[in-house]
Amino acid sequence: MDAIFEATIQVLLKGGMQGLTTTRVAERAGVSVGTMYQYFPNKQALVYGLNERYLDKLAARIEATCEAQSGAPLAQMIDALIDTYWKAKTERADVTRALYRSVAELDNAALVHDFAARVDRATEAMLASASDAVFADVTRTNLTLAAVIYGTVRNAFERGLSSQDAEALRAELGQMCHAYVAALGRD
Amino acid sequence: MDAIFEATIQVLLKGGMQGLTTTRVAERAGVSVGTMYQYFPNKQALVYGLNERYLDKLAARIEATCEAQSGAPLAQMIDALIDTYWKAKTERADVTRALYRSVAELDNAALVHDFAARVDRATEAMLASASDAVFADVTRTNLTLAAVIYGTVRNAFERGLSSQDAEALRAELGQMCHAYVAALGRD
DNA sequence: ACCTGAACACCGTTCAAGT
DNA sequence: ACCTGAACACCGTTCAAGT
Repeated sequence: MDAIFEATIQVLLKGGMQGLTTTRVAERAGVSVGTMYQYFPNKQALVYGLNERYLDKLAARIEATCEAQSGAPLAQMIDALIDTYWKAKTERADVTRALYRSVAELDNAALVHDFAARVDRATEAMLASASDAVFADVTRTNLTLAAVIYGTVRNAFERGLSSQDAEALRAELGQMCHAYVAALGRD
Repeated sequence: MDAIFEATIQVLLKGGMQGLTTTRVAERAGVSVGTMYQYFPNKQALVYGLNERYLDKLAARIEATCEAQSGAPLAQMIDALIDTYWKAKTERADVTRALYRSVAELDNAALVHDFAARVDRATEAMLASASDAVFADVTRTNLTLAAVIYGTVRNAFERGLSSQDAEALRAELGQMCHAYVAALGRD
């Protein structure tokens, strides 16, 4: 089953969604199509499972960051969160891109919802533990930071920025988040 | 040709990418498959053209907002930009969703690049004309605001937030952008 | 000239036959 | 019990035949 997932990524990287055929994945994984259909009832389930596995790993990384930052100063937490998400998405940019494309074809509402709920829980707990801040509405602030950070990273990714532009944007994103939480206290 | 695009949207809304077949689009548009292949050399070109048309309209709306806001105060510009983009994406949420999914299958780098270049030009000119602000690096600030706003709207969209949560996030996004540009002046 | 839609190639999925 | 891969249905694309 892990061999099938690995084969799927390889085939995706080679030919994109267009070139992702069950025959090719089975061949690459070293099993027959029939066997593959015992693990996954159809091609969609295969792609769904692959994205599920990816999001699970990503959520685990974010949770680890949140635990490591528990009780830290707010600004440091934000930088750590941006750093973790940014790194996870860019360290294998080709895989990230292939998965973004593959998941779009699916009815992915449940996938996105579960991932968001899990990750939001972790980041909200982290924010609530900040040593130097209290929030009037931590849920709202958490949702805002999450949507802005994840959304911006994705947008940066889609634009295909040069690494200097990407670095600059990443720094500005940090500045913006810091300015936002600083302004919250003054309302 | 416009009839074919309209038919494509209808078919997409009904059955998603899964249900988008050339036969169905042709049938719905009232032409034969053969005729459709005279307008579009293949299915990809059809989906590409549809997204191109959509992004063209969206860019035109953003340009119109930028021109209308020329010389206005900075905070008002930002609110107008968020408003235009947010409205454009949410007024036909089902169409937006269908197009997000359809474009993901394509090699869309050129599409995204052209759209970004055109829209960034308009917003940068707007920002440079602000009556109450001067920027040390207007290009960098513009890229940051663009990536954050478009990225956040998309993320909000994918999360399928309730309309109250979406409204709250939209307000916070405005606050965050305001705090960011205010902090720029103090560096 | 232009349109049509049957025909072809290819891919997702199944299931009879093999071990 | 489990695996295999030929066979079937369906979809993208073409092009001979029709107007």
